[in-house]
Amino acid sequence: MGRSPCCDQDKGVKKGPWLPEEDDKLTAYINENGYGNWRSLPKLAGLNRCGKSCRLRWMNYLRPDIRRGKFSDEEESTIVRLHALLGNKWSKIAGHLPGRTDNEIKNYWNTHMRKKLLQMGIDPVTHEPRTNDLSPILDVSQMLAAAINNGQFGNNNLLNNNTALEDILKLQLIHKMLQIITPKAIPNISSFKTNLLNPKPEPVVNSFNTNSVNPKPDPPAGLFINQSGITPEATSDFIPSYENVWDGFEDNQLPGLVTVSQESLNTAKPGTSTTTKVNDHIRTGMMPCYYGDQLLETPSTGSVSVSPETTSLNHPSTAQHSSGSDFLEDWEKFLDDETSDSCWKSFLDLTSPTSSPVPW
DNA sequence: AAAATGCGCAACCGCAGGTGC
DNA sequence: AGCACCTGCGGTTGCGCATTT
Repeated sequence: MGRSPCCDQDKGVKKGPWLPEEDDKLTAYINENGYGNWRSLPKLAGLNRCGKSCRLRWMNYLRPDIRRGKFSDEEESTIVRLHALLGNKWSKIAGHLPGRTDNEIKNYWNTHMRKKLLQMGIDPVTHEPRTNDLSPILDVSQMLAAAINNGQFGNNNLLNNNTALEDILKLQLIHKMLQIITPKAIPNISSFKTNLLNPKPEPVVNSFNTNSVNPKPDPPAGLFINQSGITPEATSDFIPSYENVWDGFEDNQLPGLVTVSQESLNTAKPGTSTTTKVNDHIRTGMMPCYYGDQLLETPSTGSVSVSPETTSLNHPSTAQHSSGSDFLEDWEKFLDDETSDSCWKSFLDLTSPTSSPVPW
């Protein structure tokens, strides 16, 4: 049954990389006679190769209309679009890219574009945001978002409420951790309400333009500040644009967390958090604070240090960490911290189904 | 400087669909 | 209808080079 592989009967045929002389022979033969019967071609061309190998060499390398070199942004976006549409139909995709071979596109996909998509948090197979089946984590994140959007964090006078702010900071830390694990699966706190009013296109297939091979990820979460205090939600008056939110951040840079001095927390008074005041009280690390659509701090200073028991939130003057990579060190310290157990316990208590749905 | 590791790419392999006898 | 053959496709492998340890 079936047929034997074409090369089985061609005993002793050469395999492996082609020599320049072989290329010359094949090219000369095809230029003169064209190609048609690949099986008989090697003998006629004087090559000790199987027909399949000759075809492959011609189609993928020797053809005069082959276009070599780096893929352009336009080609990349075409590939992604077509891949989302057609899947691994490399020859069909190649049909839309003159001069590119299916093999070249396949290789390029597997070595470059897959990685890019993964880094962007997009599943290269489904072209959907990756979830890694972390629905429980998503649930936690969405609970947080829901609580924030429902105004459960207080009525715009959080500076007066150390516990609530502490909770926010803890949860933002956790939120950031989750975002690092699954950057696309975990939505940003600041985007929940703004998305409804100012929808942002998904950075997937359809919006994959020449710049979107490495599009800016969702803007980092932040605290929104208005005249009456800090609010974790952006009201219609204070909707930062997507671009504005992102400005000042390097690609792939991890957003940091708010750093607040204990003194600031103690001295803050309701209704006094003007821009200047806020700057005194809240220093942002890489996490932006907004006054309206204005970014109050550039993401260049600050640290991640949320000690759950002491609430000793570092002042920027003593901050030691500022980069995204340091975040992991801080995370590690946080996890090592002997007080962490109680923090996690309280966090789990907060999020367990049996606990009060809105504990803060 | 040498070994280990990672990466990119050309080439190979097996299978499936199409076609002709 | 069944078989053999050819071609094309997609997955995988292996080599050579570059980078890291």
